[in-house]
Amino acid sequence: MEAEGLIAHDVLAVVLRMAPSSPEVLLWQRAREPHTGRWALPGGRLGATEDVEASVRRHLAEKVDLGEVAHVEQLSVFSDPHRGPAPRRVATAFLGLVPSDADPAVPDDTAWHRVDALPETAFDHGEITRAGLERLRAKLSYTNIGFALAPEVFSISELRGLYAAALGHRVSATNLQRVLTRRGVLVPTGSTAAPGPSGGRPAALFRFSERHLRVTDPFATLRPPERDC
Amino acid sequence: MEAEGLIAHDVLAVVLRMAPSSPEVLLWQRAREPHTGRWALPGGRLGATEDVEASVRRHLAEKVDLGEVAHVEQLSVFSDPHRGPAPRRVATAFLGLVPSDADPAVPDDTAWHRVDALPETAFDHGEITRAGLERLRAKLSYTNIGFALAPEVFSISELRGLYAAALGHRVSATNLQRVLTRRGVLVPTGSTAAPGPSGGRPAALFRFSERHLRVTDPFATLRPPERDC
DNA sequence: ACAAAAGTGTTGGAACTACACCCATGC
DNA sequence: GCATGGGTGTAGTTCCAACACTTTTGT
Repeated sequence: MEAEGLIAHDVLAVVLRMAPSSPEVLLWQRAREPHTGRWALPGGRLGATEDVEASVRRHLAEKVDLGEVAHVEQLSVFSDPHRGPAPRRVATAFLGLVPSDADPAVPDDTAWHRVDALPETAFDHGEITRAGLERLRAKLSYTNIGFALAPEVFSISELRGLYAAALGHRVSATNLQRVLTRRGVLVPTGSTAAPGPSGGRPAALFRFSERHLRVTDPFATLRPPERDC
Repeated sequence: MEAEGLIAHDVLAVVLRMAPSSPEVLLWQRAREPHTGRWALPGGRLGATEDVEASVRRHLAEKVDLGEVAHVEQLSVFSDPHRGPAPRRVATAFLGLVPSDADPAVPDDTAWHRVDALPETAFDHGEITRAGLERLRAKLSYTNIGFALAPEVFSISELRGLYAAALGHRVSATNLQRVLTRRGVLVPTGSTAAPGPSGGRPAALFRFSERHLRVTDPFATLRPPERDC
């Protein structure tokens, strides 16, 4: 019999990377019961001496080089009593983002899977993955979170592809460039990329002005008066 | 000795209400160790047959009439191993909002406290309260979350006061009205309020068009093309 | 020259801020 | 009338989407 009211607490990471046509999520294949053979999110038990963010970073480090993870944020708690077989488990899920040019080494049991064609997932990990993608989509609209999807330096076409993969619809390169530069999110590097084999004008290269999350679309009426920053 | 890796899981509610000059939070005064006499957020143990949202509503119902709580959303997990005395506890915090005209009956040990002058709080509950206010401020900018702060029917001046209390700075009534009506968030009721004792034109009364959270300020470049909704 | 890829100019419209002005009431 | 609180008109600005057009490359 378990101690009353004490619950196993897990942390989970939805690690997303934008492939040309779809977001991909990092999953590993379970070798043991329950749900043997199904694909699960990286994660594990919350340790006695760490908070949830430290814990998720520790568990993630077993699957992927943390240096490749450009952004981590808390997503949500999943606590349905029937989210998995007994004994009960509560999980704090995180969203992690890996730039599209990173291809970190992963263990044999671990692989990237297209989010639009997930394999059979363990527990509620499919639902958690979709929640992570939803969060990313929302934040692309009003923050500079794209920095965590893009290489250090990139062309507007590349960036357009990343936004399109995340959002699931076409994005105008022209307007993406103008909006993001107007807001100071993007800055030109001055250099250009070599054209492809079929020619074309060389693309100007940009970088994100900041590599930390920032809200870029505040509701101006509600900004403090007087002093601009 | 405790079962290894099993942790007590609490839920907590930051319940905010806008008073004329400051946000207020609902706190109760602890009668037992630890932290006897300090003020704590409503909440308690996660039960065996409920998820965290059901749990926080159950605990909250002991302090306040749930019918008065217009909006509840998950805030964040607080899990620092040293956030309180042993044994360790992890808490999922929620943000709850009560309209300014509601004055629900509360138990003797429970009272509203100005957030800008919190009493000595138990554990990390002061920090959690401030996180809740931060979330509210951010969401006022790009959602219709004001519905949960305002009475069913209100004048623009009243609404301006609620926004100003939440944000901590002056808000223009003129522009607040125009932006919110343009976005379809506010609709006029057609009736007016009686003027105060010193006269003045009677204020037109409005209501929120929806009483559920909705994002009102999407980044248009990133909207799906073709079909408008 | 031509195709391909990238970037710029431009136009019409919508959204926003600030400020002046007008309206309806109590005294 | 006058003070008070509330609402509207409007000008100037910025922001934005769409689309045509130009630039720079490879073949």
